Amino acid sequence: MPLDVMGLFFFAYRDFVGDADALLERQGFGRAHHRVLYFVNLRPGMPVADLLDILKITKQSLARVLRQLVDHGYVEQKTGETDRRQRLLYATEKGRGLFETLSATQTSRIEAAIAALPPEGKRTVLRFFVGMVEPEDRGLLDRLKLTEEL
Amino acid sequence: MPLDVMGLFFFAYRDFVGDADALLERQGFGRAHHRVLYFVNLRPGMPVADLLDILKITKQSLARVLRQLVDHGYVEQKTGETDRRQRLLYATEKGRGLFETLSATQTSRIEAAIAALPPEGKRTVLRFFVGMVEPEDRGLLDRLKLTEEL
DNA sequence: AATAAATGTCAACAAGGCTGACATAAATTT
DNA sequence: AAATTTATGTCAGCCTTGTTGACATTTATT
Repeated sequence: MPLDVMGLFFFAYRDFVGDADALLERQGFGRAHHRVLYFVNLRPGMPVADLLDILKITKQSLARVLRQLVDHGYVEQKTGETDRRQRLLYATEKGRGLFETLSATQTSRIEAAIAALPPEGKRTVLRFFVGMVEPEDRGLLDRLKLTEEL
Repeated sequence: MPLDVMGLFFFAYRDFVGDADALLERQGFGRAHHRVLYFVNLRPGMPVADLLDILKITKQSLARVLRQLVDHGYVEQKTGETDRRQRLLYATEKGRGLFETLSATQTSRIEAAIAALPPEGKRTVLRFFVGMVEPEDRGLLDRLKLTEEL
C-alpha cells in the first residue's frame, strides 16, 4: 500500500488549505467561501450548475455560502444572455482583491515547493493530480483550462 | 499565480477522500474516523497527544471520534509503560480490516496515477508534498517514516 | 399548452470542527 | 513531601457546512 503517498497527501493538503484560514476568519468566512471565490475568479461567468458539479455539494449548501458572498459584495450574479434562466457568477473588484489576499501565502508555498523539484517537476505533479481525478471529470478539467501545461 | 496547481490539488484531493466515503457511511463513520484509523494503523502505539498534533484539531473533537472507534472495537487504548499517563492507541484486528477495506480504492487510484508518470514520478510527487508541509512539521514526517523513499 | 430545466428558498437535521471549564492520575520540580 | 505541570478525559454549548425533502419562479423546450 502506498501509505506514504496517502499520509503526505494529507499533510500537504492540510497545510495548503490552512494558509487561508486565519485570513478568512477575519472576514467571517470559511473554506467554502474560499472555494467559491477560487472558481469564480478562475472562470468568471460560470453558471451555478457548473459550480455545483465542481464542488459536489447540494444547491442548498452552495446557496448559503453564495448568498453571503453576494450580500457582502464579493460576488455578483448576472442573468445569462443566451439562456436567461442562468445566473452567471462574477467576482467583483472587491472579490478579486480578497481572493488575491487569500491566495498570496498559498502561492508562495506552491512556488517554493515546485522550485525545489527537478525541471519537469511541476508537470509531473500536475499529471499526478489529473490521474487522481475521476476519469469522467477530466473533461471538466480541460474546460476549466487547468490542464494547459500538460 | 499557480492557479492550475491550486485547482488540480482541490480536484485530486476531493476524489481521493471521496473514495472511502461510501464505505464509511455504511459503518456510521466519517472522514474523521478514517484519518484516525490511518495514523493508528501507520504507527501503532501512538499517544493521543501526537495524534492531536498531526490532525491539528482539539482534544474534544478527537475524543468524540476516538470514543466511537473504541466503543465499536476498532481501536484499543493501552496505558504507556514508560509514562503511565499516556494512552497509547492501537488498531484491533477489526480496525486493521476496516482500514484495509477503506484503503483499497485509494490504493488503486494512487497506483494508477503513479504508473502513468515517468520513472522518477513518485519521488517527485512525494518531494512536492513534503515541500508543501510547514517546515516545523517536517521532522514529524520523518518520525512517522513517511519520507523514507526520499 | 404542457413539460422540463435552472435556480432559489424554507425548514430541519447531522458531522465534526470550536471554546471554556473542570477533573484525575502520573510525572516532574521545588 | 508538597507543589506544579503534563497527559488525558469529560460536560456543555456553539458554529460552519454538509445533508434531505418540499415547494416556487422564471425561462426554454417539446
